[in-house]
Amino acid sequence: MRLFVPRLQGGVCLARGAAATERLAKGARTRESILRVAVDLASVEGLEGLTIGRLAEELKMSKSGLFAHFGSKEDLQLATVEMARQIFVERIIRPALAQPEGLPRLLGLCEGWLDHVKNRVFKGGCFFTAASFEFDSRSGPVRDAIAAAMRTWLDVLTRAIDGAQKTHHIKASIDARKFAFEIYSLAMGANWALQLLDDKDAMAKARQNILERIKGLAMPQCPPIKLK
Amino acid sequence: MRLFVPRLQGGVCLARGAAATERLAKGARTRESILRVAVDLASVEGLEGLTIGRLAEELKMSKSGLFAHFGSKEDLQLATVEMARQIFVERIIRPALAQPEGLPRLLGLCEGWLDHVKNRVFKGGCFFTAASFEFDSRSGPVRDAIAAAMRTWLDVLTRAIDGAQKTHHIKASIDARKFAFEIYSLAMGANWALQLLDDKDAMAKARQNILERIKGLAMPQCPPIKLK
DNA sequence: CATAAAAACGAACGTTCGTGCTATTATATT
DNA sequence: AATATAATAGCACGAACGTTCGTTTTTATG
Repeated sequence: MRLFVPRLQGGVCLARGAAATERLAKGARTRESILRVAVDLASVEGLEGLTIGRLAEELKMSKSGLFAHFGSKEDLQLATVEMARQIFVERIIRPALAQPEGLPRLLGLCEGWLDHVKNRVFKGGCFFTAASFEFDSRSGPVRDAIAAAMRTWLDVLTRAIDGAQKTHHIKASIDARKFAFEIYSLAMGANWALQLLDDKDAMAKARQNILERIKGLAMPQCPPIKLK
Repeated sequence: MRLFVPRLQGGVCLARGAAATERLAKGARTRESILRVAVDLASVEGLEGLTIGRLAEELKMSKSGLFAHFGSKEDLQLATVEMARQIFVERIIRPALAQPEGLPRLLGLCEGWLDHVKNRVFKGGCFFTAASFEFDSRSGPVRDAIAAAMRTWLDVLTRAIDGAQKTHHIKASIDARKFAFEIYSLAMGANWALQLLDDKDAMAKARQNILERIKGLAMPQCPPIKLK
C-alpha cells in the first residue's frame, strides 16, 4: 500500500568526478550502509528472514527511521538484491572483464566466483545462489529481479566462453551456453559442499575440476592453464 | 521449552504385515497427513516459511490441535525433513536399488532424481536442495538433519558408481566420489534452471548431459546407454 | 455400554512482524 | 544566523507468529 517515497536513488546525485561513496547526500549514504548490512544479513537468513527490526537493531537505528528509506519490505528486498548485484559486478565481473578476451577472462570469471564464496564477499556464501533457491517457487518482482541477475550472469559466462573460442583458445565445437551451465553447476555444487557439508576443500576441488575441464578443450594456441 | 509430547513415532505401531498407512492409531495417521502437506508447503515456502497457522488452515485444523502433534516448531521442522527423507527414499532410492548393480542402478538413481523434480514429487522442486541452501549458514538440529540426509544421498550415488566400476561397466580410473559430486551438481543446476529460469528443457538437457558423461566412461562390457 | 484415554478445539498469552502517523532532530540553502 | 527541508525517532496499529491452557469431542478399551 506504500505511499510517497520521494527519495532519490543511489548514484544519481554523485558530484561529477567524485568517488562513488563520497559526496552523497546524507540520506543516500545511510541508505547505502543499510543495504550493505542487509545484503550480508539476507545471505545468511534469506531475503524473507531479513526483517526490518533485526536490521534496525544491527544498525542501531529505529525501525521507523530505517523503514522511511524504503516504501515497503518488498522495496527493501529489491534494493538489497540490487546492492548485491552491484557488489557482485564490482568484485567478480569487473575484474574479470578487465582481463583480455579469451582464456584469461574466462578463468577470471570462474576463479573470481569461487573466490568470492571462499573469501566471504557475502557472509553466507553466494547471495544469488541462496536467493535463487529461496524464490524459485514464488512469483513477483523480487523473484524476477533475482532471475534477471542470474540470466545476465549466465550470459556473461557464455560470452566469455564464446570469446575463448573466437581467440582459438578452446575448441569451437562445444556449445558455449551449455558449457557455461556446466561450469556454473559445478560452482554452485562447490558452494553447497562448503556451506552445508563443511567440505573445506570444496572450492579448491571445484577449481581444479573446472580447470581440468577447460584444459580438455584447449587448443594449440591456448596459453598454459595451471592446475593446483 | 516444550513439555511432554508423549506421542509415538510413525511406523512403530504398525500391525505386523499390514500396509504402511493402514492400522495406525488415529494420532499417527493425522500426524502423517499433516507432514505430507508440510513437506509440500516447505518445498515452496521454505522450512522457516512453513508456519503452523498456515499449515493448520491448509488442513482445516485448529492451530492448537495441529501443534499438539509436535512439541515445538523445530520438532515440526525435523519431522518434516524426516518425512521428506522417507518420500525420497521410497520414490527415488528404493526403485533404483531394485535395479541390478552396475550401470542400471546408476542410471536409475540419476533419472529417478531428475524425474522427481520434473514430476513434482515435491511441489516446489527438490525439497532437499531448497532446504540445503536455506539452512547452510545456520546451525542446529534441523541443519544437521538436512546435511546428514545429503551426505547419505551422496554416499548412495557414490556406491552406485563404485558398483558400476566393479561390474566393469565404466572405467575404474575415475574417482567415484568426485564423479558423484559432478553428477549431483549438474542435477542441482537443472533444478535451478527449471524452477528459477523456467527452462522447460532443463531436465531433459541435464539427463542428456549426464548420460553423455557416463557414456564417455563406458567400457566394452557396458550395456547400451540410450540418449534422447 | 460405560469409561478412560487420546485428540482436537477455542481462546488467550507475550512477541514480533510490516506499516503509518506525528514530533523532533539534523542537514542544506539563502 | 535564519529558515526550509530532509532524516530520524517515538509510539501505536492490526495481524500473525509460536506456544500454553482448560475444555470438549472423538476414539479405543474393558
